[in-house]
Amino acid sequence: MGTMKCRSYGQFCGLAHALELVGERWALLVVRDLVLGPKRFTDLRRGLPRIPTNILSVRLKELEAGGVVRRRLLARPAAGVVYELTEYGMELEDVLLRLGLWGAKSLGSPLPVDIVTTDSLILALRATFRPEAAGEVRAGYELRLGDIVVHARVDRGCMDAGAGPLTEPDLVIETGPAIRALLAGELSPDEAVESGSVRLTGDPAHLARFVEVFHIAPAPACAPA
Amino acid sequence: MGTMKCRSYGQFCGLAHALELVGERWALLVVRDLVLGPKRFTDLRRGLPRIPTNILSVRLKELEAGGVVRRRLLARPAAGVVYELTEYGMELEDVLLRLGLWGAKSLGSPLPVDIVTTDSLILALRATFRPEAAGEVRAGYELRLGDIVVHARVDRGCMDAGAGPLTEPDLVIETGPAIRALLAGELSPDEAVESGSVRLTGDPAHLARFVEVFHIAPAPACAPA
DNA sequence: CTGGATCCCTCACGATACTG
DNA sequence: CAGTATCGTGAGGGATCCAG
Repeated sequence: MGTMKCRSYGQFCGLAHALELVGERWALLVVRDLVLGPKRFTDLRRGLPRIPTNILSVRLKELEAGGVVRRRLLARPAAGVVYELTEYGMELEDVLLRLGLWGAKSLGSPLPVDIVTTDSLILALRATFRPEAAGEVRAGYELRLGDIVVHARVDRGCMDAGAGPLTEPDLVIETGPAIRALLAGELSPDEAVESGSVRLTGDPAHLARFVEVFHIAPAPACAPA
Repeated sequence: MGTMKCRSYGQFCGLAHALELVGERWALLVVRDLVLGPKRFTDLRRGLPRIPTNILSVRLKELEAGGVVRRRLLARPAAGVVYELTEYGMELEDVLLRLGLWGAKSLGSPLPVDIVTTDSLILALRATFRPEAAGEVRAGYELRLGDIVVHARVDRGCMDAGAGPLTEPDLVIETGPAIRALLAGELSPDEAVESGSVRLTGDPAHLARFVEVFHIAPAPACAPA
């Protein structure tokens, strides 16, 4: 008798429906990792180490049923299965980046358990990129956090971020969680370099431009825990 | 022993953190209702009839701890408590509207249990409004769904939506769930009126402009359940 | 009446182990 | 490699109760 039919929010509302599609725990993080391209089950696991495999399995089915994700069988060689976003799912990218940017404003220090993944870092570069601040900038940056290496090529208002190193980067930025404070303007480039929380290879002047182009606006005077 | 520390996603990532702040079940719907202004506990219950009161209580505490919501004591008269978004919480409006618009694209027919609330309808008007399509339009619309009555005043690129009727509206639109198909272009204004799923008071020509100005882009060829 | 707190039940989540 | 099976726990859900 507690057996109410379903887990619907009971509202005829776009937002409520969106949350039924991608609002379950882990769902949006799965979408996040698929924004950068099709992935295998195991790749998804690698990007989300704390997701139980059964939950990943269920989420993928739900997302597929919701028209957000498509399951595709790979042809030989390298046979297998990949999951990819549908066109409809792709349309979440913008929302996802904005939500991530919003969350980044109040992101504190990472717990020891927290990891950074290549995908999340690439998405962070996309989310923080400000075309209007990239006026005449043309530069290639290589970013290293722990053993994660990604790169960003800025060409005026266009930016392209990807995994791996860059040949002939203008600047190599080797850092850690301090990257967030740096992008948020809570840590000046000079301070960052002096304190050793950021190490550079290349002209340090590029770093000033980097933090202009990739930016996290400060959160408006709220002190979360 | 099963007592793993917390419900963290274990990622140092803006999106993961955002989901820890507002990703729990019901949380974003609570934020939705607060976007339109401070509300009492009971007002929130009315807007979210299916939320258990203990969950609402917990969510409000969590949102408060996360710096998204602020609890404020009302002065006399009408003493009591209201919950309101912080500045940081307000910044979610844009994401919320976009996510709602995305969800609206694949919104099917309402289940018998589904309700529409005044707030969600006002937010839907905000989300679907296209300033660029409102070029020279100046009009006042009154929208009635069941016993819900809201209005929208369009003045060139500006729009203001609110609860209740309008004095001297250019058009009164009385309808039901068909409003979604109408805004999505799946139902033409003429069809809607002919089939009786929409009733008008005022010049029917206004309806054509209405569906231009308030619009849900079609979902890209995906057939969800 | 508002503004919750409390109880209890159930199911979804999460950890682990196991299979095609 | 790509998931399914199993099973314990705790969050969600519904009803009721209580204080101001």
